[in-house]
Formats: sequence, C-alpha cells, structure tokens
Amino acid sequence: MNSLAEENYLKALFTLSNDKGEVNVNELSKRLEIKMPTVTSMMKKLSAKNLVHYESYKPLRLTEKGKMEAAAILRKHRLTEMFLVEKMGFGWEEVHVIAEQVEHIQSPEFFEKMDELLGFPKLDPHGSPIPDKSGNIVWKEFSKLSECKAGDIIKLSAVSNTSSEFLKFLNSRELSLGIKVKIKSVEPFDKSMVVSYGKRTSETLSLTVCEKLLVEKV
Amino acid sequence: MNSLAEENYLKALFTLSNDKGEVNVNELSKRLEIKMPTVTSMMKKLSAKNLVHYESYKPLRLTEKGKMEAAAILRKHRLTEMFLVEKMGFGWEEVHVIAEQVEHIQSPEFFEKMDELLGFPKLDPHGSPIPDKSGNIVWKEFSKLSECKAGDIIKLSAVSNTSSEFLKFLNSRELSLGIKVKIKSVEPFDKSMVVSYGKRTSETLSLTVCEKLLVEKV
DNA sequence: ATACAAAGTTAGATTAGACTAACAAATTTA
DNA sequence: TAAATTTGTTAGTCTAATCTAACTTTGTAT
Repeated sequence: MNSLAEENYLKALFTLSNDKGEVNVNELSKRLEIKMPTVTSMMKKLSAKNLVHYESYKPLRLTEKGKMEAAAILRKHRLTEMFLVEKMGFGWEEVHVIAEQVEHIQSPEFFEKMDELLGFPKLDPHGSPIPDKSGNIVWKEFSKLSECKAGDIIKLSAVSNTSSEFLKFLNSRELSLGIKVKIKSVEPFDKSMVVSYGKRTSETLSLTVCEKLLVEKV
Repeated sequence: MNSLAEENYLKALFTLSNDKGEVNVNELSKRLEIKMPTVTSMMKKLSAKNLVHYESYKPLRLTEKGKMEAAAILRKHRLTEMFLVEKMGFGWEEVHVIAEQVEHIQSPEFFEKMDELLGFPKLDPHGSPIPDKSGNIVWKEFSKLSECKAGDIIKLSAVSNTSSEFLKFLNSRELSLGIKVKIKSVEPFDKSMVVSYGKRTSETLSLTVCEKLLVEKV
C-alpha cells in the first residue's frame, strides 16, 4: 500500500505527464510545493517500488504500474467531485479541496458505489475525463477558447483550472459547461475576447481566462 | 489543527470515558493497539495543547476543549455511517471501517451537507447517538438484553459492538434495529436465551451476543 | 508488611517525510 | 567556448509517531 505522500507524488507526476509528456524534478517540486531534495529522495523510493523510472539528471517517467496506481487515484478524485456536485449539492468551485482528501480513502466499495449511483459518468464536473477501472482515459479533443477566432460559435466543454477563485469568477459571469458562446471580436492588443452567450450579449474575457476555457466547435 | 494520530487518541479517550468514567494509560493503549510509552508521550503532547488533563500515574481525563474536539470527530464518524447506509446503500456491517477514514476529513461543509440530506438524524445505524454541533450527546436509556428475564418483550434499539463479524451474525439471524423480541427462556447454566421475533419462533442467543444487544422495554 | 505483579515512565532507537546548505551537472547566454 | 544560471544531488538536521529495554510507582496478596 502507498502512503498518502506517495499517492500525492504519483498523482502529480501523472497529471503533469499528461500535460507535458516528460516531467523533471523541478516541475514536480513546484507542483507539489515540496523542495527538490525531498522530491529526489521520494523518486528513489518510488523507483524501488517500481512505480517510477528514475535515473539521475534524467526526466521522470511513471512505470506502467505507476500509471495504473496514479490513474486509480485520479479516478477516485473525479468520481468524488462528481458525487459532491450531483448527489450532495455542492458547487463545482467547492469540490476540488474536498476531493483532495476523499481520494485517499482506501475502500474500493465506496467508490464503486459512487460510480453506480452516478450512472458511470465519463466526465467530472469540470469536464475532465474520469479514468476507467483499468486506468484508461478517453481524452476528448478540446481547443482553448484563446485559440479560436472572431465569428466562431463554440460550446464550453471543460476548464483546465479547478481553483475556486477561477470557478467563482465563471459563476459570476454565468459561464457553465455546455453553454454556447459566440466570439464577437478579439482585441489584437491583449488578445481579450468579446463574447456573447445566454442573456449576456457583450462580455469581455481576458486572455488569462480564455486560455483556461476548453471548447468544442459547433 | 490536530493530526490524524491526535484525533484517534482523542476519539478513543472520549469513547472509553463514556463507558467507564475514568481511563488509564493501559486501557487506552489496548484500545488503540499502541504501546504504553507512546501513549504516555502523546498524552503529554495533548496536555500541552490543553486537550487532556495529564498527571503522572493519574487517570486520564479530557479537558472541556478535548471533549468538544473528540465529540466533533465522533459526530463526523456517525454522520458518515448514517450517510453510507441511508444514501449510498451500504449494509450496517460495512460502514464502520469506511467511516474511520472519512471522519478525518477537514471540511465542515461536507458533514453539514450529509446532516441536511439525512434530515438531521439523532442516531447512527447502530443506534448510537450522534453528537450535536456543540458536542452534546443525548443518551437514551438502554438495557442489555442479557439483563432481561424470561417473559420480557423488548425492542432491539442499539448494538454496543460494530464489528462486521458481529453485525454479519445479526444479519444471518435477521436481527435488525427496531424489531420486537420476546424472551421465551433463559438457560441458567450459560445464560443463553431462547427468543422469538418476526418469523423466527425459537432462536438461541449466547450470553456473548445478548450482552452486545441494547434494548428498550415495551 | 513485605513481596510480587501490574501499570506507568524514562531513555534511547527507528522510520517517514520534510528541510537547508553545499556541491555537481546540465543548459543557456554572452 | 567560457561564464553564468538553472537544475539536480548529497549530506546532514528536524519532527512526528512509533518501538524496545530498563526502571519506578502503585496496588494486591500472602
């Protein structure tokens, strides 16, 4: 069995690898807010447990076993987020911090039950895919809103940041997953966008925001 | 904030004090399956945090602050058990081990939500009282089945042991909370009881079992 | 009342997971 | 390519929570 600390390293390594392919010690250190020497020593430990391929000065890679275990944790995290929103009435901006704790619970039955009660969801409340029991993840092809152009009509499908600050901002603008958004214009100077959706016919979104909104063409 | 280990000591001390009034190091050590010197040193630490009154060679007592914090953990444990049974479809024999983990989650909102969804229950699935938000516990007056006599008709109201082995045994005999039971006879030799309830007109229950069944006269 | 057993404490070791300081390797820049 | 910067490792320290061994105090029983 892996410790809580080990689980956090595995999950961080897994999510960073998915964004970036390779991960180095420095990046992992920053993500976890743990100093590099500590990360190095944990990598040696996880390497001894066959969860990480570790060689001095080389980028870090999860082993197949490491990927499976990391995916299992991510699965628990995302099922929990979905359960909190769908079955307990939490807002999508509240669930991340709670799920960070619940994901470490050791009880396959607990998460099985969530999965069943939710009807075996494929996505979490932020539009991220929930790994299946074998650790497979079905990635949907999303683009960043920031990469779209004036005139495009798109559907808001996922967010790439789940901080409560960002999600509260989206709430305040009535931006939620599934809504259709039309890009009215793109400001060349700062890449901010003027968009229209629902009852809001002219909202301005900064580049910082647009980069975190994942969309599908419609 | 208290660590996971500290929380476990507080909860154990609290539940032992409720049964017995006073608790000594040896009892706490046995309950937690942690050696006495470790318990002693933790008591000093909790004493420094004003959670326990500790003096060498004297029995252990929680401070008011310690009682509050312990009751809060017990509240989270029992709300969780109730939620698992009522909202997630678990059997009463499955929930204790899961709740042992969930009780440590730091999120008042999470347990508030459970409480609301459950309609502010007063008892958990084993008939134990759920402490209120101020840490008060309303104890109902139960007797042990083993202290009843032939001819008594009683209602099964709680169990004083929540191990899955015991609860599975009760399941196998169709014994659940709320049922009416008639005591047909008590065997003088071993204090076993022959009882009748539901469709079962002649079940024998050992003293060991009868001592763990808490009942109300009807 | 003394001796024995049980309970409790002290001292010191161990492990996991974090840190800082100092050094080494790799990469970037002038 | 040499110097400077960034990245990574080694060595050693610290804290929390556990343990064992040895000793002390308290309570019990002859």
